[in-house]
Amino acid sequence: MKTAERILLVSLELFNQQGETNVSSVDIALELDISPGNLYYHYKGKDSIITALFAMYQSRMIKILNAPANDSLSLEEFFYYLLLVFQVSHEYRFLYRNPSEIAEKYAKIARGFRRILKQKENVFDTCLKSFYEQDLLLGDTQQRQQIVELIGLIATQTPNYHLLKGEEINDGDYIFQSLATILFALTPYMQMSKEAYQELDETVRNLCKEA
Amino acid sequence: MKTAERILLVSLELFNQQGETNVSSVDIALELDISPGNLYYHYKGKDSIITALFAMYQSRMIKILNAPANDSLSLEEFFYYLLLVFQVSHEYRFLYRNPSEIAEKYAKIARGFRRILKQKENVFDTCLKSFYEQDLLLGDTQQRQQIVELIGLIATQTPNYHLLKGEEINDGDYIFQSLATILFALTPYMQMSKEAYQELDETVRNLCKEA
DNA sequence: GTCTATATCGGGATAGAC
DNA sequence: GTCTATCCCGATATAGAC
Repeated sequence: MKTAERILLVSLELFNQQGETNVSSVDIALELDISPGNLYYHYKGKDSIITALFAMYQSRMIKILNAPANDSLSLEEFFYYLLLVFQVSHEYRFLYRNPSEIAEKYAKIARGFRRILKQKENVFDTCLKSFYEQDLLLGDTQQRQQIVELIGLIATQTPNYHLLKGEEINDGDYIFQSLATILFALTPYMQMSKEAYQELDETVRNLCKEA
Repeated sequence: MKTAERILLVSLELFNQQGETNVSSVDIALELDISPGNLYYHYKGKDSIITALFAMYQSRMIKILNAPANDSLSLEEFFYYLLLVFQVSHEYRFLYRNPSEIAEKYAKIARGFRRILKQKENVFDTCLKSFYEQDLLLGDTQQRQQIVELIGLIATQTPNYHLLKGEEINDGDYIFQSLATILFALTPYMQMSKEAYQELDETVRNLCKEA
Protein backbone atom coordinates (compact mmCIF):
# COMPACT_ATOMS: atom_id res chain seq x y z
CA MET A 1 0.00 0.00 0.00
CA LYS A 2 1.21 3.48 -0.81
CA THR A 3 2.34 5.66 2.08
CA ALA A 4 -0.21 8.37 1.35
CA GLU A 5 -2.97 5.81 1.67
CA ARG A 6 -1.55 4.29 4.84
CA ILE A 7 -1.40 7.73 6.41
CA LEU A 8 -5.10 8.23 5.87
CA LEU A 9 -6.05 4.83 7.25
CA VAL A 10 -3.89 5.07 10.35
CA SER A 11 -4.97 8.66 11.00
CA LEU A 12 -8.62 7.68 10.78
CA GLU A 13 -8.05 4.89 13.26
CA LEU A 14 -6.19 7.10 15.72
CA PHE A 15 -8.71 9.93 15.43
CA ASN A 16 -11.60 7.57 16.05
CA GLN A 17 -9.87 6.01 19.03
CA GLN A 18 -8.50 9.07 20.77
CA GLY A 19 -10.28 12.07 19.33
CA GLU A 20 -8.86 14.45 16.77
CA THR A 21 -7.40 16.96 19.23
CA ASN A 22 -5.50 14.28 21.12
CA VAL A 23 -3.60 13.05 18.10
CA SER A 24 -0.67 15.10 16.82
CA SER A 25 1.05 14.71 13.46
CA VAL A 26 4.03 13.28 15.32
CA ASP A 27 1.79 10.64 16.88
CA ILE A 28 0.60 9.62 13.44
CA ALA A 29 4.14 9.43 12.07
CA LEU A 30 5.23 7.40 15.09
CA GLU A 31 2.40 4.92 14.66
CA LEU A 32 3.33 4.51 10.99
CA ASP A 33 7.04 4.18 11.72
CA ILE A 34 7.87 7.02 9.41
CA SER A 35 9.42 10.41 10.16
CA PRO A 36 7.37 13.56 10.70
CA GLY A 37 9.17 15.05 7.70
CA ASN A 38 7.97 12.23 5.55
CA LEU A 39 4.41 12.71 6.73
CA TYR A 40 4.61 16.35 5.75
CA TYR A 41 5.84 15.37 2.32
CA HIS A 42 2.54 13.62 1.67
CA TYR A 43 0.13 15.80 3.62
CA LYS A 44 0.76 19.31 4.77
CA GLY A 45 -0.15 18.58 8.37
CA LYS A 46 -3.24 17.39 10.14
CA ASP A 47 -5.41 19.88 8.32
CA SER A 48 -5.00 18.31 4.94
CA ILE A 49 -5.35 14.82 6.37
CA ILE A 50 -8.65 15.74 7.93
CA THR A 51 -9.82 17.45 4.79
CA ALA A 52 -9.01 14.32 2.82
CA LEU A 53 -10.79 12.09 5.32
CA PHE A 54 -13.85 14.30 5.26
CA ALA A 55 -13.90 14.17 1.46
CA MET A 56 -13.93 10.37 1.65
CA TYR A 57 -16.74 10.42 4.16
CA GLN A 58 -18.71 12.93 2.17
CA SER A 59 -18.50 11.10 -1.13
CA ARG A 60 -19.58 7.81 0.41
CA MET A 61 -22.42 9.40 2.30
CA ILE A 62 -23.69 11.28 -0.72
CA LYS A 63 -23.79 8.07 -2.72
CA ILE A 64 -26.02 6.52 -0.09
CA LEU A 65 -28.23 9.56 0.23
CA ASN A 66 -28.76 9.71 -3.50
CA ALA A 67 -30.15 6.22 -3.64
CA PRO A 68 -33.68 7.11 -4.72
CA ALA A 69 -36.30 6.38 -2.09
CA ASN A 70 -38.70 3.85 -3.47
CA ASP A 71 -42.23 5.24 -3.33
CA SER A 72 -43.56 2.09 -1.72
CA LEU A 73 -40.82 1.90 0.87
CA SER A 74 -41.33 -0.58 3.69
CA LEU A 75 -40.35 0.09 7.28
CA GLU A 76 -37.81 -2.71 7.08
CA GLU A 77 -36.24 -1.13 4.04
CA PHE A 78 -36.18 2.21 5.79
CA PHE A 79 -34.24 0.80 8.70
CA TYR A 80 -31.90 -1.06 6.44
CA TYR A 81 -31.27 2.24 4.77
CA LEU A 82 -30.63 3.94 8.11
CA LEU A 83 -28.20 1.19 8.95
CA LEU A 84 -26.13 2.02 5.88
CA VAL A 85 -26.06 5.67 6.88
CA PHE A 86 -24.98 4.83 10.40
CA GLN A 87 -22.29 2.46 9.32
CA VAL A 88 -20.56 5.09 7.25
CA SER A 89 -20.94 7.70 9.98
CA HIS A 90 -19.50 5.23 12.40
CA GLU A 91 -16.44 4.62 10.26
CA TYR A 92 -15.72 8.33 10.45
CA ARG A 93 -17.09 8.87 13.92
CA PHE A 94 -14.30 11.18 15.03
CA LEU A 95 -15.97 13.84 12.90
CA TYR A 96 -19.03 13.64 15.12
CA ARG A 97 -17.29 13.53 18.45
CA ASN A 98 -16.88 17.24 18.71
CA PRO A 99 -18.25 18.66 15.55
CA SER A 100 -18.13 22.17 16.93
CA GLU A 101 -14.36 22.00 17.33
CA ILE A 102 -13.86 20.63 13.87
CA ALA A 103 -16.31 23.00 12.28
CA GLU A 104 -14.53 25.97 13.88
CA LYS A 105 -11.14 24.91 12.66
CA TYR A 106 -12.22 23.96 9.16
CA ALA A 107 -14.83 26.16 7.59
CA LYS A 108 -15.09 24.00 4.49
CA ILE A 109 -15.98 20.97 6.52
CA ALA A 110 -18.59 22.91 8.44
CA ARG A 111 -20.38 23.69 5.19
CA GLY A 112 -20.13 20.10 4.06
CA PHE A 113 -21.52 18.94 7.37
CA ARG A 114 -24.52 21.18 7.10
CA ARG A 115 -25.18 20.12 3.53
CA ILE A 116 -25.10 16.46 4.43
CA LEU A 117 -27.31 16.97 7.44
CA LYS A 118 -29.81 18.87 5.34
CA GLN A 119 -29.79 16.14 2.75
CA LYS A 120 -30.32 13.51 5.41
CA GLU A 121 -33.34 15.34 6.72
CA ASN A 122 -34.67 15.58 3.17
CA VAL A 123 -34.31 11.86 2.71
CA PHE A 124 -35.98 11.15 6.05
CA ASP A 125 -38.81 13.42 5.04
CA THR A 126 -39.23 11.65 1.71
CA CYS A 127 -39.40 8.31 3.45
CA LEU A 128 -41.98 9.53 5.93
CA LYS A 129 -44.03 10.98 3.10
CA SER A 130 -44.00 7.61 1.43
CA PHE A 131 -45.22 6.00 4.65
CA TYR A 132 -47.92 8.61 4.89
CA GLU A 133 -49.12 7.90 1.38
CA GLN A 134 -49.21 4.21 2.14
CA ASP A 135 -51.41 5.02 5.15
CA LEU A 136 -48.74 3.64 7.43
CA LEU A 137 -47.98 6.96 9.08
CA LEU A 138 -50.44 9.06 11.05
CA GLY A 139 -50.22 12.75 11.83
CA ASP A 140 -50.12 15.96 9.88
CA THR A 141 -47.35 17.72 8.00
CA GLN A 142 -46.22 19.67 11.02
CA GLN A 143 -45.84 16.53 13.07
CA ARG A 144 -43.90 14.94 10.25
CA GLN A 145 -41.51 17.86 10.36
CA GLN A 146 -41.01 17.36 14.08
CA ILE A 147 -40.41 13.66 13.60
CA VAL A 148 -37.76 14.41 11.00
CA GLU A 149 -36.00 16.75 13.41
CA LEU A 150 -36.16 14.20 16.15
CA ILE A 151 -34.74 11.47 13.96
CA GLY A 152 -31.92 13.79 12.93
CA LEU A 153 -31.13 14.49 16.56
CA ILE A 154 -31.13 10.85 17.50
CA ALA A 155 -29.12 9.85 14.48
CA THR A 156 -26.30 12.30 15.07
CA GLN A 157 -26.18 12.62 18.83
CA THR A 158 -26.86 9.19 20.32
CA PRO A 159 -23.18 8.21 20.31
CA ASN A 160 -22.22 11.38 22.14
CA TYR A 161 -24.93 10.82 24.68
CA HIS A 162 -23.65 7.38 25.51
CA LEU A 163 -20.12 8.70 25.64
CA LEU A 164 -21.33 11.28 28.12
CA LYS A 165 -22.90 8.61 30.24
CA GLY A 166 -19.56 6.88 30.23
CA GLU A 167 -21.00 3.64 28.97
CA GLU A 168 -18.66 1.24 27.31
CA ILE A 169 -20.48 -0.24 24.35
CA ASN A 170 -19.08 -1.93 21.32
CA ASP A 171 -19.60 -0.89 17.74
CA GLY A 172 -22.58 -3.03 16.84
CA ASP A 173 -24.54 -2.25 19.98
CA TYR A 174 -23.98 1.40 19.53
CA ILE A 175 -25.49 1.44 16.06
CA PHE A 176 -28.36 -0.68 17.29
CA GLN A 177 -29.00 1.77 20.11
CA SER A 178 -29.51 4.58 17.65
CA LEU A 179 -31.78 2.55 15.42
CA ALA A 180 -33.82 1.26 18.34
CA THR A 181 -34.33 4.75 19.67
CA ILE A 182 -35.48 5.97 16.28
CA LEU A 183 -37.89 3.08 16.04
CA PHE A 184 -39.20 3.87 19.48
CA ALA A 185 -39.73 7.54 18.66
CA LEU A 186 -41.39 6.69 15.38
CA THR A 187 -43.73 3.95 16.53
CA PRO A 188 -46.47 6.06 18.12
CA TYR A 189 -47.09 7.62 14.73
CA MET A 190 -47.08 4.38 12.81
CA GLN A 191 -50.05 2.20 12.07
CA MET A 192 -48.52 -0.74 13.80
CA SER A 193 -49.36 -3.37 16.37
CA LYS A 194 -47.23 -4.00 19.42
CA GLU A 195 -46.29 -7.36 17.96
CA ALA A 196 -45.18 -5.80 14.71
CA TYR A 197 -43.08 -3.36 16.72
CA GLN A 198 -41.32 -6.08 18.63
CA GLU A 199 -40.77 -8.07 15.50
CA LEU A 200 -39.19 -5.12 13.75
CA ASP A 201 -37.08 -4.37 16.80
CA GLU A 202 -35.80 -7.93 16.61
CA THR A 203 -35.14 -7.66 12.88
CA VAL A 204 -33.15 -4.49 13.38
CA ARG A 205 -31.17 -6.10 16.17
CA ASN A 206 -30.20 -8.96 13.92
CA LEU A 207 -29.32 -6.65 11.07
CA CYS A 208 -26.90 -4.84 13.36
CA LYS A 209 -25.36 -8.06 14.58
CA GLU A 210 -24.64 -9.24 11.07
CA ALA A 211 -23.14 -5.92 10.15
CA MET B 1 -15.55 42.46 43.32
CA LYS B 2 -12.53 40.38 44.24
CA THR B 3 -10.17 39.41 41.46
CA ALA B 4 -10.60 35.68 42.08
CA GLU B 5 -14.30 36.07 41.53
CA ARG B 6 -13.90 38.22 38.44
CA ILE B 7 -11.62 35.62 36.93
CA LEU B 8 -14.30 32.97 37.23
CA LEU B 9 -17.02 35.15 35.75
CA VAL B 10 -14.97 36.33 32.79
CA SER B 11 -13.63 32.83 32.14
CA LEU B 12 -17.14 31.44 32.10
CA GLU B 13 -18.22 34.05 29.61
CA LEU B 14 -15.27 33.47 27.31
CA PHE B 15 -15.59 29.70 27.48
CA ASN B 16 -19.26 29.88 26.64
CA GLN B 17 -18.65 32.23 23.76
CA GLN B 18 -15.62 30.65 22.16
CA GLY B 19 -15.34 27.16 23.54
CA GLU B 20 -12.93 26.02 26.20
CA THR B 21 -10.11 24.95 23.87
CA ASN B 22 -10.09 28.28 22.07
CA VAL B 23 -9.47 30.33 25.20
CA SER B 24 -5.97 30.40 26.70
CA SER B 25 -5.03 31.66 30.13
CA VAL B 26 -3.42 34.67 28.47
CA ASP B 27 -6.71 35.46 26.74
CA ILE B 28 -8.46 35.48 30.08
CA ALA B 29 -5.84 37.72 31.67
CA LEU B 30 -6.01 40.08 28.70
CA GLU B 31 -9.78 40.35 28.90
CA LEU B 32 -9.50 41.14 32.61
CA ASP B 33 -6.69 43.64 32.09
CA ILE B 34 -4.47 41.82 34.51
CA SER B 35 -1.16 40.07 33.92
CA PRO B 36 -0.87 36.32 33.29
CA GLY B 37 1.27 36.14 36.41
CA ASN B 38 -1.51 37.62 38.45
CA LEU B 39 -3.97 35.11 37.03
CA TYR B 40 -1.68 32.31 38.10
CA TYR B 41 -1.49 33.77 41.56
CA HIS B 42 -5.21 33.14 41.99
CA TYR B 43 -5.73 29.99 39.94
CA LYS B 44 -3.05 27.57 38.88
CA GLY B 45 -4.00 27.71 35.23
CA LYS B 46 -7.07 26.84 33.22
CA ASP B 47 -7.44 23.51 34.94
CA SER B 48 -8.24 24.95 38.33
CA ILE B 49 -10.52 27.56 36.81
CA ILE B 50 -12.51 24.89 35.06
CA THR B 51 -12.60 22.72 38.13
CA ALA B 52 -13.94 25.67 40.12
CA LEU B 53 -16.56 26.44 37.47
CA PHE B 54 -17.67 22.85 37.37
CA ALA B 55 -18.02 22.82 41.15
CA MET B 56 -20.32 25.84 40.91
CA TYR B 57 -22.38 24.19 38.20
CA GLN B 58 -22.57 20.95 40.11
CA SER B 59 -23.69 22.46 43.39
CA ARG B 60 -26.43 24.48 41.72
CA MET B 61 -27.64 21.56 39.68
CA ILE B 62 -27.69 19.22 42.64
CA LYS B 63 -29.81 21.66 44.57
CA ILE B 64 -32.36 21.67 41.80
CA LEU B 65 -32.30 17.91 41.38
CA ASN B 66 -32.83 17.40 45.06
CA ALA B 67 -36.05 19.37 45.06
CA PRO B 68 -38.39 16.52 45.94
CA ALA B 69 -40.79 15.60 43.17
CA ASN B 70 -44.30 16.17 44.34
CA ASP B 71 -46.30 12.95 44.01
CA SER B 72 -49.15 14.69 42.26
CA LEU B 73 -46.92 16.53 39.84
CA SER B 74 -48.64 18.28 36.95
CA LEU B 75 -47.24 18.41 33.45
CA GLU B 76 -46.87 22.17 33.74
CA GLU B 77 -44.86 21.78 36.90
CA PHE B 78 -42.73 19.17 35.22
CA PHE B 79 -41.85 21.53 32.41
CA TYR B 80 -41.21 24.37 34.78
CA TYR B 81 -38.83 22.06 36.54
CA LEU B 82 -37.12 21.15 33.27
CA LEU B 83 -36.77 24.84 32.54
CA LEU B 84 -34.79 25.34 35.74
CA VAL B 85 -32.50 22.48 34.82
CA PHE B 86 -31.95 23.87 31.35
CA GLN B 87 -31.26 27.37 32.57
CA VAL B 88 -28.43 26.24 34.79
CA SER B 89 -27.02 23.98 32.08
CA HIS B 90 -27.20 26.88 29.72
CA GLU B 91 -25.24 29.16 32.03
CA TYR B 92 -22.44 26.62 31.96
CA ARG B 93 -23.01 25.47 28.43
CA PHE B 94 -19.31 25.32 27.53
CA LEU B 95 -19.19 22.14 29.59
CA TYR B 96 -21.62 20.50 27.18
CA ARG B 97 -20.12 21.73 23.98
CA ASN B 98 -17.61 18.97 23.78
CA PRO B 99 -18.02 16.98 26.91
CA SER B 100 -15.78 14.23 25.60
CA GLU B 101 -12.83 16.63 25.40
CA ILE B 102 -13.40 17.97 28.86
CA ALA B 103 -14.05 14.57 30.36
CA GLU B 104 -10.78 13.29 28.91
CA LYS B 105 -8.76 16.14 30.32
CA TYR B 106 -10.38 16.19 33.74
CA ALA B 107 -11.23 12.80 35.16
CA LYS B 108 -12.91 14.30 38.21
CA ILE B 109 -15.31 16.25 36.08
CA ALA B 110 -16.13 13.18 34.04
CA ARG B 111 -17.28 11.41 37.17
CA GLY B 112 -19.30 14.43 38.25
CA PHE B 113 -20.90 14.57 34.84
CA ARG B 114 -21.98 10.98 34.97
CA ARG B 115 -23.35 11.35 38.47
CA ILE B 116 -25.43 14.36 37.51
CA LEU B 117 -26.72 12.69 34.38
CA LYS B 118 -27.69 9.64 36.35
CA GLN B 119 -29.46 11.78 38.89
CA LYS B 120 -31.29 13.62 36.14
CA GLU B 121 -32.54 10.37 34.71
CA ASN B 122 -33.67 9.32 38.17
CA VAL B 123 -35.64 12.51 38.57
CA PHE B 124 -37.21 12.14 35.13
CA ASP B 125 -38.17 8.61 36.03
CA THR B 126 -39.75 9.70 39.29
CA CYS B 127 -41.79 12.32 37.47
CA LEU B 128 -42.97 9.85 34.87
CA LYS B 129 -43.91 7.40 37.59
CA SER B 130 -46.00 10.09 39.20
CA PHE B 131 -47.76 10.70 35.89
CA TYR B 132 -48.33 7.02 35.54
CA GLU B 133 -49.93 6.79 38.95
CA GLN B 134 -52.17 9.70 38.14
CA ASP B 135 -53.26 7.80 34.99
CA LEU B 136 -51.82 10.56 32.85
CA LEU B 137 -49.13 8.39 31.32
CA LEU B 138 -49.73 5.27 29.25
CA GLY B 139 -47.34 2.45 28.58
CA ASP B 140 -45.45 -0.12 30.59
CA THR B 141 -42.28 0.10 32.67
CA GLN B 142 -40.05 -0.72 29.74
CA GLN B 143 -41.51 2.05 27.66
CA ARG B 144 -41.04 4.45 30.55
CA GLN B 145 -37.40 3.51 30.64
CA GLN B 146 -37.08 4.31 26.96
CA ILE B 147 -38.84 7.63 27.40
CA VAL B 148 -36.43 8.56 30.17
CA GLU B 149 -33.47 7.77 27.91
CA LEU B 150 -34.98 9.78 25.11
CA ILE B 151 -35.59 12.79 27.34
CA GLY B 152 -32.02 12.58 28.58
CA LEU B 153 -30.75 12.55 25.02
CA ILE B 154 -32.88 15.50 23.99
CA ALA B 155 -32.04 17.46 27.13
CA THR B 156 -28.29 17.18 26.75
CA GLN B 157 -27.78 17.05 23.00
CA THR B 158 -30.27 19.44 21.41
CA PRO B 159 -27.92 22.43 21.62
CA ASN B 160 -25.15 20.49 19.90
CA TYR B 161 -27.50 19.36 17.21
CA HIS B 162 -28.49 22.90 16.39
CA LEU B 163 -24.88 23.96 16.48
CA LEU B 164 -24.16 21.21 14.00
CA LYS B 165 -26.90 22.44 11.71
CA GLY B 166 -25.27 25.85 11.90
CA GLU B 167 -28.43 27.54 13.01
CA GLU B 168 -28.06 30.83 14.80
CA ILE B 169 -30.56 30.88 17.61
CA ASN B 170 -30.61 33.02 20.68
CA ASP B 171 -30.62 31.80 24.25
CA GLY B 172 -34.36 31.73 24.92
CA ASP B 173 -35.27 29.99 21.66
CA TYR B 174 -32.65 27.41 22.23
CA ILE B 175 -34.05 26.40 25.60
CA PHE B 176 -37.55 26.41 24.16
CA GLN B 177 -36.43 24.11 21.35
CA SER B 178 -35.30 21.51 23.84
CA LEU B 179 -38.47 21.73 25.89
CA ALA B 180 -40.69 21.62 22.83
CA THR B 181 -38.93 18.53 21.53
CA ILE B 182 -39.33 16.80 24.87
CA LEU B 183 -42.99 17.67 24.91
CA PHE B 184 -43.37 16.32 21.41
CA ALA B 185 -41.64 13.06 22.28
CA LEU B 186 -43.67 12.67 25.44
CA THR B 187 -47.12 13.48 24.08
CA PRO B 188 -47.95 10.20 22.36
CA TYR B 189 -47.70 8.49 25.73
CA MET B 190 -49.76 11.05 27.60
CA GLN B 191 -53.48 11.00 28.13
CA MET B 192 -53.91 14.31 26.44
CA SER B 193 -56.01 15.99 23.79
CA LYS B 194 -54.50 17.82 20.85
CA GLU B 195 -55.83 21.06 22.31
CA ALA B 196 -54.19 20.39 25.65
CA TYR B 197 -50.95 19.72 23.80
CA GLN B 198 -51.04 23.00 21.96
CA GLU B 199 -51.97 24.87 25.08
CA LEU B 200 -49.07 23.41 26.98
CA ASP B 201 -46.75 24.12 24.06
CA GLU B 202 -47.86 27.74 24.27
CA THR B 203 -47.40 27.86 28.03
CA VAL B 204 -43.88 26.51 27.73
CA ARG B 205 -43.09 29.03 25.00
CA ASN B 206 -44.16 31.87 27.28
CA LEU B 207 -42.22 30.48 30.21
CA CYS B 208 -39.09 30.52 28.10
CA LYS B 209 -39.69 34.03 26.90
CA GLU B 210 -40.01 35.37 30.42
CA ALA B 211 -36.90 33.55 31.52
C1' DG C 1 -1.89 41.32 45.00
C1' DT C 2 0.07 42.59 41.06
C1' DC C 3 3.58 43.24 37.66
C1' DT C 4 7.54 41.99 34.23
C1' DA C 5 10.51 38.83 32.59
C1' DT C 6 11.64 34.49 31.51
C1' DA C 7 11.76 29.40 31.33
C1' DT C 8 9.63 25.31 29.43
C1' DC C 9 7.20 22.35 26.62
C1' DG C 10 4.68 20.43 22.77
C1' DG C 11 2.86 20.66 18.33
C1' DG C 12 3.32 22.40 13.64
C1' DA C 13 6.31 23.13 9.90
C1' DT C 14 10.56 23.34 6.77
C1' DA C 15 15.42 22.79 4.79
C1' DG C 16 18.63 19.98 3.00
C1' DA C 17 21.10 15.52 2.87
C1' DC C 18 20.50 10.78 1.29
C1' DG D 1 10.27 9.15 -0.96
C1' DT D 2 12.38 9.24 3.23
C1' DC D 3 15.29 10.82 6.94
C1' DT D 4 17.60 14.10 10.42
C1' DA D 5 17.97 18.36 12.24
C1' DT D 6 16.12 22.43 13.30
C1' DC D 7 13.05 26.39 13.70
C1' DC D 8 8.90 28.68 15.10
C1' DC D 9 5.16 29.58 17.85
C1' DG D 10 1.61 29.63 21.23
C1' DA D 11 0.26 28.07 25.67
C1' DT D 12 1.61 26.88 30.30
C1' DA D 13 4.05 27.95 34.23
C1' DT D 14 7.33 30.22 37.55
C1' DA D 15 10.69 33.61 39.74
C1' DG D 16 11.46 37.70 41.74
C1' DA D 17 10.75 42.74 41.95
C1' DC D 18 7.32 46.24 43.45
